Amino acid sequence: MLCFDKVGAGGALKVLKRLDESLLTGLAPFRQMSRAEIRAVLDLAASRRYPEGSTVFAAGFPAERFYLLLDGTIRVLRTTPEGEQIVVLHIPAGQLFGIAPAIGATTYPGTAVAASEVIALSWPSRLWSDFTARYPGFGLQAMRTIGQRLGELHARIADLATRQVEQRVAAALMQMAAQGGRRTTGGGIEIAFPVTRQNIADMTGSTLFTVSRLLSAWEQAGLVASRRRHIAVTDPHRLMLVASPPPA
Amino acid sequence: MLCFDKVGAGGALKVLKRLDESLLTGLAPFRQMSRAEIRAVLDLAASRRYPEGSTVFAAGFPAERFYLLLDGTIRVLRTTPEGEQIVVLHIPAGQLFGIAPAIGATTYPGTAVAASEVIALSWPSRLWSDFTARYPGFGLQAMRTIGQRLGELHARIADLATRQVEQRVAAALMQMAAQGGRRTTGGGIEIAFPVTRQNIADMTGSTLFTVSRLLSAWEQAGLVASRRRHIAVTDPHRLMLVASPPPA
DNA sequence: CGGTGCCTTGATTTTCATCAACACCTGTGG
DNA sequence: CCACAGGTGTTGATGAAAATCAAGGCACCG
Repeated sequence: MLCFDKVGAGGALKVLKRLDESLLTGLAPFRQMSRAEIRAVLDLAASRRYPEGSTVFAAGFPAERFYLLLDGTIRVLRTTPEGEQIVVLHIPAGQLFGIAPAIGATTYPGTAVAASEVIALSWPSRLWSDFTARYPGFGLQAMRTIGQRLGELHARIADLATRQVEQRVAAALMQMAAQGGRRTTGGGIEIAFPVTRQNIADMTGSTLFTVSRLLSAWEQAGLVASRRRHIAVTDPHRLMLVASPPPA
Repeated sequence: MLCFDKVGAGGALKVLKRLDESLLTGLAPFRQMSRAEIRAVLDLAASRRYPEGSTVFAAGFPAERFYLLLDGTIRVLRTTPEGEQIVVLHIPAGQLFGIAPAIGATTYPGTAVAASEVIALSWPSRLWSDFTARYPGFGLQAMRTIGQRLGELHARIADLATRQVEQRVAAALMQMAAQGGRRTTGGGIEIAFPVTRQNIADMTGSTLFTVSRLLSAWEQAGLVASRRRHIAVTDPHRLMLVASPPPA
């Protein structure tokens, strides 16, 4: 947990106290900035808390702001014309998101919801060009982030197209564990945000039922442990073998 | 077909004659450039012909050049660790591709092969930063292209995750027809580059056999017509209904 | 303590991959 | 000119994977 002054629940309030520069110093997009520059950037930022399950921005709406995730996890959704929703990706703390302005878009291409309680900074989109012009490292890192997400999407497509459900679910668990995971006693990794079977189904293009069966089987076999809405990978090595079986 | 001097088959030769400025004037990334600027850019470009099926660049290799597709269609592939290959997307004439430098990557994330005979310009990657710095419209359009591809990838993922094979194949045909299609007599659209059933299977995460069955059925029903390696959509409207059935 | 959201398990059905066998087109080299 | 080989496309039979349907249990919250 970051040290942070919580603001009143649900309000779109800026924090009253000045944000501390140390919040940003370690983060990739700001690594090349001086303390004074970070101060300037912070003074332009709005800070806000989003309760679990709330929507930060919705697909198709004007991209008025771009965001930096300080704490928590963001789930990016996309809704098909038929109304089914699928989870496109998860964003871990420290990354920029909602960066439509970077790709010349004026509306958000996806919906961002808080997978856990979330704290995020945001800036008006018109500042994007200022930021990239003034701080070269910022634009570069933003591009890197986009490149990385492109790579993830390619990998997801390859997964969906070639692997079976069992492998996809295992891979999804491993990815969540790797991204937002806490070590537990005994070499296991606990996923840091709440996940339901339905969520996993939405990630893997599967169903609630199938995911439930797989998790039950894996729990029997000692690969995972799950409580209501929480999953821990107790044997990452063996689960990895399920996700991508050795070619032999 | 563009008016163009063909170079000797298979050689990595630059064309001897100067390239004409009109080649680029209509294309999005160059639209804001003056004739003199386009001249300067062209003089730095290498032009080359790639025979059908040849590889322009391969995934994982150093991204030494970036490309502009003048004529033909590029198929972007990705190979899974298990060795299966899937078609990630198609790129139509007029677009930039291999733009790893734009996202701060030093190796190509995917493999580009010529789906039909292809003519492309290319520049060394180190010129990327020059181009974007000197010609603001160029960088912006490149970002737009990336944004658009992100959108396509999202859509592909949603498709793979929620639709059945029949709908995916229909959607793939529609997309190819829309992107690189020639009107035929009678309201039909012919896909402009050679496609095999296996190609379509690789796009949709399906199999040769299933695709063959679907195409046979659609041909019976008068939705498509196919010769060896060539497919025409004869009834786009009805095929669209197969791709995304009305919610009712 | 009742209700809602989350999870489980079994039975049944659908979809689609897999396997097998063959027909066809196209270019090549005798 | 013909034979043939390799890439391409078809079709049927079979089986496995996973969705769907049905019914109920369990945790958490007011």
